[in-house]
Amino acid sequence: MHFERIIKQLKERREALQVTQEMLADISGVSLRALKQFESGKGNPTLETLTKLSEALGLEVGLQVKTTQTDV
Amino acid sequence: MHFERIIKQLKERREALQVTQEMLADISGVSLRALKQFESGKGNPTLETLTKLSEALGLEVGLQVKTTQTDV
DNA sequence: GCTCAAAGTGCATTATATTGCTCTTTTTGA
DNA sequence: TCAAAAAGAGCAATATAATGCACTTTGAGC
Repeated sequence: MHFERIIKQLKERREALQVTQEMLADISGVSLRALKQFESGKGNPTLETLTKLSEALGLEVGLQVKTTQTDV
Repeated sequence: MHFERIIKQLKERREALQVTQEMLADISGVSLRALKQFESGKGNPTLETLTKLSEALGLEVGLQVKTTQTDV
């Protein structure tokens, strides 16, 4: 299963805040190894891990109704 | 770690669509056991599991900027 | 080219999510 | 109030996420 969208959201946010993986690992409490795996597209993090990373960046995990469509 | 918000979003969506846990387990490919654990607040699902459940209900997992505030 | 920082990978260990089974509890509606 | 449906829980087995360590790769600046 691919998580490109979420990975991209997280990575872009991290970079926008000029935070390195190492810093994010520190402040989120997630291991650097797990963070690297996730960002490199190899991982399947638990919701807890994803939540920790997200919150450290001022983001939150949520569910949206899927529009799937060209409906801007 | 608490996932009340997400659990609530998923559960309400499922009930709005009049889908039982058993049906959702079937259509999502997630085991009934895992679904029950998650909805009852006991679980820490992987992103894959959460994604399967969400998509089966026409939802998608995403990250939003956290407003944390009374700023409606 | 070289160097340094940041990111990615291999491996082994430990912790835990997922699964199926069975059983109990709760909810619903006749 | 009773019966059936839906939801929740205990248990054991299996799969895999999380972790730490060491090493490699990539990119930017000199």
